Parts: sequence; structure tokens; C-alpha cells
Amino acid sequence: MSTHKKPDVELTRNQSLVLNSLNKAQQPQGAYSLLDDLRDHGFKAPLQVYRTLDQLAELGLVHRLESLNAWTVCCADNHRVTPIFAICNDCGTVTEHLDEELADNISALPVSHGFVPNRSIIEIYGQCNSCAHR
Amino acid sequence: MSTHKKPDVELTRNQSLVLNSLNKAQQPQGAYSLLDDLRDHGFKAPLQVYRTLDQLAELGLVHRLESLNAWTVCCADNHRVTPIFAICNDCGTVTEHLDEELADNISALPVSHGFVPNRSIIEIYGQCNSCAHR
DNA sequence: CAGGTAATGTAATAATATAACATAGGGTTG
DNA sequence: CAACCCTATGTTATATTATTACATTACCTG
Repeated sequence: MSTHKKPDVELTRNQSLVLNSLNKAQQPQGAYSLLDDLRDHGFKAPLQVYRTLDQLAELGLVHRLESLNAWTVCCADNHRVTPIFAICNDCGTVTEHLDEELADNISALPVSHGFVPNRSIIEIYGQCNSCAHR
Repeated sequence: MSTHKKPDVELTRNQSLVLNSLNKAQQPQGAYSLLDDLRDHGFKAPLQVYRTLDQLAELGLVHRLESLNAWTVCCADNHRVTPIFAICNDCGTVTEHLDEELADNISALPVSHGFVPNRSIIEIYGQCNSCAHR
């Protein structure tokens, strides 16, 4: 059923709990939703979730969706390329797409104006395959 | 000094006030910052600002920067193409870049998976020309 | 095991956004 | 013109998201 992979590093208890909670979900989850899900496991305050999410993002195991204020599990470990997220307006499912050339072209655009890019955010809304053909 | 243009439509008082306030600013402004700026002009509640910003966005006169929870004046009226924003980490200045082909390529990426794109968000962080060469 | 440092826990509060309802303005129609 | 309706705006309250500040614990090092 699950195609989720084990991370290369040993995760802390909190990191495992948050990652599992995110893995269970079919859509990106907000910090407070994760907090609610993890209260049974001893989580009590938002900061526990926020800190853990930041750590997991640092490890490359989760991504934050800026336009949703929510988080999702990374499709694959250890990719360097900027992911492009496709977010379904109807069912909320998010898929991650990797295209190095395209990501490079995007960040190259403002370079001609002397801009030195560092981090990109690309999020596309629309209808996913299932919802579009319903 | 200012290169800001007059919109094609007649703006309401609130719309003019918010647009002027945004025009004055050198960086994108949050709703509460605009509210503070406009208290002297009778604004009292966040919703006045949020509603007006939504209207201005609908008119294509302002854009929301999703990763900043802030708003900025559109570089030009009536462009249909998805703007690419370059946001300086140091000075906070935002520039808007229009490249139809690139925007099309971006939204085309998930199409191969059956995704039907509708709206894109592209925001690039880095250093602007001035800040990079300081 | 004493002392220092980093990680985590906890409480309080800040910042952002919306829901729900009230009021006012602007047409249309009798 | 007044009664009505419809839309826009005002206002209050509250929901949601995120961070600051400080306390406690865990862990390392000598």
C-alpha cells in the first residue's frame, strides 16, 4: 500500500511521529492539524510541531506549501532540484514534479536583472487527473 | 518620481486609499500594515483591507505574494501571463517578471499527468542586483 | 558527577484571516 | 416618493497560523 521510504538518518521520536502523521494524510496538513493528531502521543504545543517540521524540511523529508500554510511528505529523498507542486482545487491532493531544466530556467529569469536566486517556490493550482475526468 | 499609472476603471475611495498606500511602500505590505497606515483615513477593521485587496487583485492592479502574506502593486495593467516574483532576502524589494513561454512551460509540467492547471504561483528568493553587489 | 550546551517542553502572545451580522447606499417599481 | 430589493461597506467577534520567552530535560565533556 504505502510506498513511503525509510530516511537515511535516524529520526527522533517527534520527527517520526510527525512524519507518520503526514504520511497517513492524503492531503497536506497544517501544523495545528498535526498537533491535534499527535496529542495522544504527548504533543501539547504548536511549537513542538513547527520545530519538528522545520527539522524534517531541513532533512529534505517534507516540504512546506507556502500558499496553503501546510506541509506534505517529499516524494523522494535527496533531490536537490526545486520541486513544482500541483495542487488539486477539488480533492486537495498534491503531487510533486521534478524538472531540473525548467527549475533552472525559472530561477534564471530574474538573473538577467542582476538577481542572484537562492530558493524558489512553484505551486500550481488546478484539477488533478481524477477530478478533471469525473 | 513615480511611474505608477492610472487604472482604466474608476476606483472606489477604499480602493484608491489602499492602492496609494501600497504604491508608497518600497516593499510588499501586509494587510495589517496597510490598515495601520489607513487608520487616519477612517479604516478600522482588517476586513476593510482584505476586501479591498481582493477587489484590486481582481482588477489586476495588485498581486498577493503567497509566501510573504503580503501584497504588492502590479508592474503593469492587464497582463494575463503568470508573473514571476523575485524577492530580495536583504532589502525585501520585489520585482515582477513576465515570460509567457516560461509560465506556459511551468504549468505544462503536470499536464502530462492529466493535471489541468488553472493558477500558478512562482516566487523566487535571493539577492537583488543592488544587494548582491554591495 | 559537575558544568556547559543543545534540544525539547510549556505558557503566553503576536500576526494573519474570516465569519456573522449590522448599516448604508443605489436602483427599480408601484 | 416610499417600499422594496440588492449590493457594498462597516463593525464586532473569533478563528487560524506562527513566534517569543522562558523552563526543563537530555546529553556531552572533562
